[in-house]
Amino acid sequence: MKKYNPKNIESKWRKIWQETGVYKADLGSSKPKFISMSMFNYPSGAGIHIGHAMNYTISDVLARFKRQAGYESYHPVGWDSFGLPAENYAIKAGVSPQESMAKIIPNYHKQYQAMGWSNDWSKEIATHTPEYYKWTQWIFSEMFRAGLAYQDTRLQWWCDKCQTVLANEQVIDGKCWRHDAITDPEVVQREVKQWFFKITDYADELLEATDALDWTETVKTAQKNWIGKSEGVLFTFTVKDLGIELQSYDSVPQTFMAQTFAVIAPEHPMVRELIEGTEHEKPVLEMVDKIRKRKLKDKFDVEKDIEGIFTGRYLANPFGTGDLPIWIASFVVADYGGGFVTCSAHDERDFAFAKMYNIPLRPVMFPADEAMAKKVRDLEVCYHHDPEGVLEQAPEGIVGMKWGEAREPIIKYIEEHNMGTRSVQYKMRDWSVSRQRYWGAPIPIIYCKTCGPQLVPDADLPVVLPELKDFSPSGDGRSALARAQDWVHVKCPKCGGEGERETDTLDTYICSSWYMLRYFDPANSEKIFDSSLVNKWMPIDFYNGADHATAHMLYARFVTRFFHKKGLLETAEPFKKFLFNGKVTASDGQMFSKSKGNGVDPLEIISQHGADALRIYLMFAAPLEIWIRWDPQGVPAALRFLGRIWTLVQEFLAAEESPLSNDIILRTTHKTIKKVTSDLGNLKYNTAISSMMELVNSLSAEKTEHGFVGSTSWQFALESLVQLVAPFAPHIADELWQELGHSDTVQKDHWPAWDESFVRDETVTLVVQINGKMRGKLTMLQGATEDVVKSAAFEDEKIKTALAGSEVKRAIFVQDKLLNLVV
RNA sequence: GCCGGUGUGGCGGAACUGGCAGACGCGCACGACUCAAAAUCGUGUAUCGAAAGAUGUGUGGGUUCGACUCCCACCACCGGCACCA
Repeated sequence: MKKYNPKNIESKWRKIWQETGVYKADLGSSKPKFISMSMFNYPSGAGIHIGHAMNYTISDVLARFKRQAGYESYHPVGWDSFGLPAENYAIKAGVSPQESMAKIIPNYHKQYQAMGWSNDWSKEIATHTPEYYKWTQWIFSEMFRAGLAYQDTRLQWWCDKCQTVLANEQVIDGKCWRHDAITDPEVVQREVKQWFFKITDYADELLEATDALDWTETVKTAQKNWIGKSEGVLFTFTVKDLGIELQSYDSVPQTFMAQTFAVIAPEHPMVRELIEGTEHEKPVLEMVDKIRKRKLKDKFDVEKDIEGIFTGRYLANPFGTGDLPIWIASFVVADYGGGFVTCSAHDERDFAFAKMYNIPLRPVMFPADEAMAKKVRDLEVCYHHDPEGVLEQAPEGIVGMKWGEAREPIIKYIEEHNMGTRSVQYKMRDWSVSRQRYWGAPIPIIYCKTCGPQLVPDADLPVVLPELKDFSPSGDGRSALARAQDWVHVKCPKCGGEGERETDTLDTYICSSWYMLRYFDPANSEKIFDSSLVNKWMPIDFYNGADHATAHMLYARFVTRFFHKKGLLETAEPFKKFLFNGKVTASDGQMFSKSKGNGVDPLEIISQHGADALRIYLMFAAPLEIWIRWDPQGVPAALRFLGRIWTLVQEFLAAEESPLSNDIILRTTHKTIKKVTSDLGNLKYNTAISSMMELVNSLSAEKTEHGFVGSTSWQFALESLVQLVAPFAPHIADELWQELGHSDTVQKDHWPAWDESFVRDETVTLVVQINGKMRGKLTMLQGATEDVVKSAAFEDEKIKTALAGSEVKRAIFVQDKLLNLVV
């Protein structure tokens, strides 16, 4: 008997697949299309890790399943090759990023192939190639032309180690997402002139469309929170003696008559005007400086760092409740709701601030509980956001209403009396897209002293990233490109005068916001893609990853919507189904890391047990959305399972012909086909595998008991098993498929069909309960009526003794399932 | 704090629209093969109990003939957001 040797088999089939091009997708095929992909990879010197093995196997299994089931299945591959990891690696290795990429990527090719992933290598893309980033730049130009790209000086998070600004979502717990070790510095804020994409223009429609998405629920909620839509009222106030108008936003307008003071952000541009020439000017400016300095240094702590100062100015209060003193306050968010807020006793922060500086408060809403109400009245506690709270001070007709029901009437009142207007605010900010780094797509802008910033004409794209010797940041906050004087100095495309190129490069999130579209037309040099081709293949049927729930996924949706509006795409949403899958941690639950030295190298596992076993283990360990802990016993166990299939096939092939048919194994096989097919469709890989294990168990038992009775039945059972296991363990599948007498590959158009008549059993096991407790089982013909089952139950010895002569008052009967006797 | 999710044997996890809790795998125990071991194969394995039986899906209540599943309250853990008025 031939021994199962994964190593030989796997390398043999890898070669054959490569030579025959089975995984090459024909984008013009008339078959139904299916595209399954995982978030593409950052190539770094480290190669693939177990997390990659997890992610890409998930989409590979689905791609393979669909390919076998008759779809034109496309499992694309590409590289997110711009960005800091690559640049840092290049700096460390002492070669240019271009050169190191040329070395690293082919390495990944081997590793991807070793995993047995069915990628279509003929359509491979990499974001750092001029052929690709030409279109990344073009997207910037299109955004610019559409008025969605603009420049602004803002306080930005800055990472000293990266020497670049970071987007909000790249700051995690006060540290850079790339440098979050204990020894790494916290990010600081800096004033930087930046390019932004106006994603906030799309906030509402992105939010609206979220609910309908077939995505992992946590990601949908994360996106909704990120967008952070809030509805309320925008009040307009006038500053006394100055006549300046200021607007403040309130999402809880019910308690507007409780307002007793106002706070303004230290960063607010109006601060200077408020205090100019007054006695308050000096102390206020000192406070502003103090607060801003602290914000630059540390992450702001709301609890500890509340402070402020009176500006000397008042708002003329239009509600008839008195003027409101304006204070500078550290806790006001500068870029939300205008950075100016009116405050009341019913907000915790306002309350704390007022207590600290002895600012008068006036509660207007009270709980039903008398003791509590007194505490609120005496300003001992801050009472807020309780729908049951009763308003004591409110416009006529609303007094006495509960906070929970007063909202609409109050807003109407406010609008009718021209005190304010309905308004919607979002937490989401515009997307900061410029980075002061070398290794990215240059922003296609030329600054001209006379014409201002000008787009590089489309005909001149791509703006090729010049090859440099020293590509570390210039040190003055600009990228290394600032040193490339020949490259920087160009003519203005409009007037032909002296011009200078933008030295910032584009955030790599732009590269990754549209790459899925390029997969369908990777070589197009005329257009970003051919719409007719892309429309046939979009949206992406399946997408998965274990990171980037907000940023990347939101940006990809934004850019897709932008293209949709431009008429380039029929679909407005890029990803039809998105699975936010779990990660793999060490057996002790700790994250794998190089410094801990607890890593598991997929390539090492492969050389020991084979890729098929690794794939089976990863897909079997738990449901895909759950984090798994690496189990050293897991891969050997998977290998054992594959070995049992191998042995069954070898023994069957060596056995003598038997003309009979074998109903038992046919039934089990058909049931398994049905179960695995539906589990794969529902992404329940772990139960799909367990039902194949059950099939193997019962086939083995049948073999031990009766031998290989019924050759055609056995042939069918084993062929089906091989087809079912193929998405998970493609190498052994093709090998056994061939041994079972086929000359083609199992990978394409070979998915077994089940026959429903074999799935349905003639007899069923009915459960007999007494008062809901299981007391016996009956084997009955399918469809037996209540009367038949009842009389059989009363004949049953166990039931008889359990009943012990007591009277049956009621019987509940569920066809083919159970009989419950109530006594 | 807010939002979302999850709690089932020694462990990872099964259980369709409420109907045999613990599939499948790991581990463990015993057995077969072997001089022996590994590998492989077989049997057993929720808890208490000698057994009949009883108890069991985070905790406490509820609905129901019947609850891991539905409802209410609470606890624990995980993830996201967190000065957003």
